[in-house]
Amino acid sequence: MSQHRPLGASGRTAAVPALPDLPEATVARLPEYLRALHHLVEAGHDTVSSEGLAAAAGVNSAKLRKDLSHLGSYGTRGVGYDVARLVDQIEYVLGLTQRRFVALVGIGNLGHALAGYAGFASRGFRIAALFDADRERVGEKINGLAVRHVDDLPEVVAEESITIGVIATPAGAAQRVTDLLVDAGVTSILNFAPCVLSVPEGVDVRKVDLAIELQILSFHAHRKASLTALPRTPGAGLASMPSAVAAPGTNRRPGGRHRPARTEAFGT
Amino acid sequence: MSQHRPLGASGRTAAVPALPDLPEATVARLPEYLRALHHLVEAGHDTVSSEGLAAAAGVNSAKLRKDLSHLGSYGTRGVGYDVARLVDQIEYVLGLTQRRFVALVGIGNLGHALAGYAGFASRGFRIAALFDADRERVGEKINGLAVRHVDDLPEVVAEESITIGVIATPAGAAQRVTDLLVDAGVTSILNFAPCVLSVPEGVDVRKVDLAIELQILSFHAHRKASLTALPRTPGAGLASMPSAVAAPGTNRRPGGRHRPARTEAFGT
DNA sequence: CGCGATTTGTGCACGCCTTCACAAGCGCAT
DNA sequence: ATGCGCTTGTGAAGGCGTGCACAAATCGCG
Repeated sequence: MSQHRPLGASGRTAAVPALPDLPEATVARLPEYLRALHHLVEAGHDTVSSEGLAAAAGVNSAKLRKDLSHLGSYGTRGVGYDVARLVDQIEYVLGLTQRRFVALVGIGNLGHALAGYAGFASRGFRIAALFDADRERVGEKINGLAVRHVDDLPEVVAEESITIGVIATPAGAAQRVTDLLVDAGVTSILNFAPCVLSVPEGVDVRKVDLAIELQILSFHAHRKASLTALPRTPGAGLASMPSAVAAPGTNRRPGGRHRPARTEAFGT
Repeated sequence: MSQHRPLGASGRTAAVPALPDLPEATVARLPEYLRALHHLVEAGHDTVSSEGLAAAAGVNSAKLRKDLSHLGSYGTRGVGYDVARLVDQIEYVLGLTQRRFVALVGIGNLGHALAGYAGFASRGFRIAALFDADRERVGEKINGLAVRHVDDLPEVVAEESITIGVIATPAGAAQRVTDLLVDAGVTSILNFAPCVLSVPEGVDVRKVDLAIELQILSFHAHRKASLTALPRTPGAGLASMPSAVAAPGTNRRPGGRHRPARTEAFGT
């Protein structure tokens, strides 16, 4: 933890200060911390306590401290974390110090929206190419960038140093596009198509399926409904349930993810 | 497991066959199974083995069996699962036997795309109302549905029996919209705005942040790059860090190291 | 200069999830 | 009817992630 790291505000030391391999769960939260930190910067804060940052990011403060400790621990006891330094640190670890170029494939309904989504550019990602298989759409300009035919993908990916592919095609085309991207050297793929992609080892795929999210919500709604519809299970030691019912008006827990609430009414 | 369940092809028995409370991880995978099953139905299969379904859904077969066992176990040893029955079962558990009505708030770039996204309707969700705060947009029709002003939200939500809210507004408006939805009785929210929402207990929030997904990919890309750039680690104080570097080139375990994201086809 | 207030970093225990491995159950051929 | 092969369902073990609780460290103030 005391291993000094040549990062700071000074130089980004282009390569290899030996990235620690963070727990996946931590990696998933770092972007959230980063966003909260940017807010703090704009608000003029220059330090923040783990408690404060955790609240802003919607997580437990102990979890936040542990997460940050994994990447080298830059807090000062009794004071908190230096906001600017922490921003640098997280951005470095996430690889955001270098701009990343993105190819977006499938300029349909969703792809069109993604192409115009400001949230990408504002966080260091540049959409460098748009592709579609429909020659009707080729040539169309979105935000000043022309749609190209997917046949051109291999050469364009190489020319533009593209390292991330975003797939917004119908499911039927997704695997073909994936293979194209992988062959072109892309090793990170964000998949919006509702299907499973097969990729060689070393290629990273993340999936976002809007319908799945709704179905998960549906489950919980269904479950809540069935619970309230049922007056209650007789007997049932509710005492065993810790926070389930909890004081009525007490407080609105912000980040508290739904706890499945463990109603031990197992079977019947 | 033997608790007979009045579902089958016969009736949906409107309410309360005592939903088991599934592990959250299982719930998140059920929609994936469901999609794979629908494919199998179209392909004419009437039974499927856990191995086959697991491959189609991109998961481990043991995991799949355990998942299915949680919801009552409808397989036949030596044969496999009855596809049609399994579809019914999963759809029932997920609450998809009743149509769910969705309100979409924020008809900007992304909202517009979501409003036109066919994937929702095809899985039983009906977008029943569109809202925006910009009076310029009010009245615009998308897929035959007119955009209404967000001030009308409370009454429309009640009229249309809306139970799910989708937030596609800028971050600054998201909390306000959330409060509106919650006050109107919505207990399931899908949030696309890059911010943390505060909701009272009992309300379910899921978040989809496109930029975060890219940042996670960026991390892995960065990490891969730093590993290949460094042939060997310059020993030094890294020993103090527990699992710091872990053999650069010996990474021949497919599933072992960092979790590759949720869906990922074990290539090799 | 020392003390108390504050906040970080982390050891520890617990629970969830995953995976292996295998017994139990089922159908089919003989 | 019987045995064999296939597949499910699950006990058990291990790993990962979470949250508590506290020692260590730092600052500010008297």
